[in-house]
Amino acid sequence: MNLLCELIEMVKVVSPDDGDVFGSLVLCGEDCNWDPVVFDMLIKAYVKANMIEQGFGTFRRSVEVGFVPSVVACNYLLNGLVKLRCVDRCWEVYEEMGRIGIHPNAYTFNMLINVLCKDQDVDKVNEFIEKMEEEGFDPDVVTYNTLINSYCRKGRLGDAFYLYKIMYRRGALPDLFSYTALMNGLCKEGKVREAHQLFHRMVHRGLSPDTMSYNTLICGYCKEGKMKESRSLLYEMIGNGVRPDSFTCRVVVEGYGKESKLLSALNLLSELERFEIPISPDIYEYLVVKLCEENRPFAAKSLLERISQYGYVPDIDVYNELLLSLCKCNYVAEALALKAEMVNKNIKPNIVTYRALIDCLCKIDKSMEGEYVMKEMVKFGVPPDTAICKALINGYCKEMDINRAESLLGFFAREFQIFDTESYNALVKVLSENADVATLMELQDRMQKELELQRKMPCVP
DNA sequence: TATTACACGA
Repeated sequence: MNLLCELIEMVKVVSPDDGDVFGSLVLCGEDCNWDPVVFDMLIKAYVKANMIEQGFGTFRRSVEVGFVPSVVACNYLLNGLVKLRCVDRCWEVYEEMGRIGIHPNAYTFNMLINVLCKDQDVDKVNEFIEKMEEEGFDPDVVTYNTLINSYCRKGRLGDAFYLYKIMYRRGALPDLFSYTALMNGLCKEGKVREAHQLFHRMVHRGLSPDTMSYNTLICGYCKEGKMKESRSLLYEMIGNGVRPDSFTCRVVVEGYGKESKLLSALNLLSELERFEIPISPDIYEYLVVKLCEENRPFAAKSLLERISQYGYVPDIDVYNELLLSLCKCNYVAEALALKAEMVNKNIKPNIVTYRALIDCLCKIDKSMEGEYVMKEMVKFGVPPDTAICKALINGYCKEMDINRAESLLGFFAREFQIFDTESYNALVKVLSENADVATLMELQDRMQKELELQRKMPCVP
């Protein structure tokens, strides 16, 4: 088996596109009489190497030369096809099995039932199962679990629990999968309490909950905003030696996030770190962004600095969130410093960065500084957009710097083909309130000429 | 030697 895997690896290296191991084996076989079982192994090896297409091809060609693959090889293949969602191919394999007399076993049926459950209605599945039972197949715990899961996903809890009861009678005792599926179904219906009761019953019956069953319940509590319960379950699981995974951490942190209890989330993460549970950078990033959204840019910044020590490198979007938050809270100096830091760290500020900065500067009557930033972005090859034009013109108008507003309007038109009616109207409005008609007419005249000049110019894409 | 499970809102 390992030898064959290596053989495939070799063929992949030598000729990745048309490494025809099967053909070579058949050719060699004429001289050295292979045990046909190598074809069986080849199918498995291909599936293991994630070369499902080749595995399927080998299956078909083996059958063509008269070899009958084992049911285990077929199951390997089916499993590979299911994972790639090649439903039609699954049924091709199944039909071929029937045609050449390979008897499907419980694994085969369970995988096929799973396929049916995923893309058919459950009643069709039951027809299939009845037919299988006539062929001597006895539904086992996996079959029941698959069905229970399918019912729960469709909100048919009554049917799911009916099967759960049947399981005892049929001697297929419910396992962790069964309970987790049922708890998940209950949680989806907003019945976390009942799910928790079921959890207790499960423990009482001697099953030890694993990460998945804890996660299901914790997730259910989080969805209902019951963070106290989530938290105590999290501690319970750690106490029982079940390690929280990235899903657990994320669900709880996001649960706190939804309740705007970011401090609790931060505290929890520190606790988890103390238990040496690895926290993925995504979770920290979520918190950083969330703190920004809740107008706590300094908390966000210090968190960012803390996790940077672990080697986390924020991307432009995270930086922008922080910068936007600083701007929104009117901490312009800090925002400008952050932009400088970005440049230092070789993270190029983009249009979003500049738009926020300019907008903020203009709003606090520092349009001149805004214009300075605008010039900088142009220098760095980031062209300004209409929003930036609006911000600057409105800013200058508010500061009654009509001349700069007008010349800037011309600049945007000339250099960047930005003709913003709103900005123009703002200028006209402030002028009409503060100047005589003649001045106004002169402005309109000049702008008109500017426009005509633009139209005559060749279009620059 | 194999089969079934937890959430994001695309």
